[in-house]
Amino acid sequence: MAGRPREFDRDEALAKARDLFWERGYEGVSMADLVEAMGIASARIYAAFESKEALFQEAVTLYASGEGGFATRALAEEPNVLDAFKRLLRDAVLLYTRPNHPHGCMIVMAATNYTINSQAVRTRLGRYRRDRAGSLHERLKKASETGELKSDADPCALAEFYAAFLHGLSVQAADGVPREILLSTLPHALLPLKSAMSVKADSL
Amino acid sequence: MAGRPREFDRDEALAKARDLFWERGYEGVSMADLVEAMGIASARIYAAFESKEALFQEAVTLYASGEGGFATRALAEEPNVLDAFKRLLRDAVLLYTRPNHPHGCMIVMAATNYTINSQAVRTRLGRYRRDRAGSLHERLKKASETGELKSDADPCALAEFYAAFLHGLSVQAADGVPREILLSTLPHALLPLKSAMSVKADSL
DNA sequence: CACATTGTTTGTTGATCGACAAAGAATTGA
DNA sequence: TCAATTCTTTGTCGATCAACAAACAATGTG
Repeated sequence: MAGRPREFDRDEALAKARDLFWERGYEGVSMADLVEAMGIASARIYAAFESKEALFQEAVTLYASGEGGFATRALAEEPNVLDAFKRLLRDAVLLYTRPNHPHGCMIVMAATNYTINSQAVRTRLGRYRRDRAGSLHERLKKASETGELKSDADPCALAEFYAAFLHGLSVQAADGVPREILLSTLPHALLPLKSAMSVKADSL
Repeated sequence: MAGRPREFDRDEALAKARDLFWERGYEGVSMADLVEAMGIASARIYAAFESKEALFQEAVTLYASGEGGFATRALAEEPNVLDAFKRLLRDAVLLYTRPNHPHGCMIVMAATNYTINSQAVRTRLGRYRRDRAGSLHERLKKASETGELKSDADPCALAEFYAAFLHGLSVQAADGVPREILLSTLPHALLPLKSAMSVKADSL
């Protein structure tokens, strides 16, 4: 085994690629852009990451398990539904408007345009988004079963409402809407959940 | 003057270009794709539309003054704020999930990815989106002044909430969320406006 | 008719795309 | 020391990108 040791930091290079993809999307970033941003020749990128698409996939995974995991974390860690959604939405706004970082959500923004070659990428990101909607749905179904929600509440409609709003926040942030303004929309966004909650849980 | 008459229908060709851009975005459509979809050679496209970017711009204008103008129409034609927003959201869902058409909003989806060459396109679409948020804001400010809204309501936050939700609907629709499910989210989405309305206007 | 004007056809341009081949350099194990 | 292995350097590949040039065809006007 052995062989010549790699001269660059793979994780560091991957993070740079993630930031570039985050900012400009999959097709918006060329290999030449990656060469410049990562600071290594294209043949080295191919040796370390196999292809542009595989590199993008790794970058998305890095994002999803890091910054992008705020939703999963909020849903898993907050016992109260309302607290979970409050935190989730707030964290979303903070992430999407973080200074000195690309605005918006990488998974929402990185592949809406798509040529024939990037259909696979687009499809995969769509699955990520549907998964997120699915985890919102799961949490709300659980809330319905445990009595946190009123018996006539519709977890599916609520989940899709929040998924839509969350994805819309990303578009707004990418368009430069300031953090404070997006934060000011959150009390409105929480109304549907609040009004679907049973009085008992609400008064806890 | 005079000269040889054009053999193809310009409006028809433009509509086909719009549909293709709507489905795959600006960068997702190549001149070769346009040649195939419009059924005319590239030199004829350049003669009639000047450039790919100018063609795209015309396609967006066509969209905005046609299908995409639902928001403007609803806000202008419905005297009651609540009716206006009800109709606006409903029309959005219907348009974004229209069978045998590209799903989602052309202006939201057509340029989130962007290379260095398409920055101008992206910027222009961003302006369109901000204009839409602006017209929501205008209508809500008017509602605030005429007493339709409670005196402590915040038109800006409300407008940004609805802009975000609207843009999120587009992402959901593009991901294939069915029409009926998106429609089922609308009662939830209307809650913030309803609760910001003064009781007097609410009971009309 | 001749001429100006405009549309169409055909073929091609230079740039850029993602991807790799070949050769040299640095490491470990035998 | 010398293979075996892995990374780095350099150069380039064919495909595709948007865009156009030149020659030809069809119309209206004088």
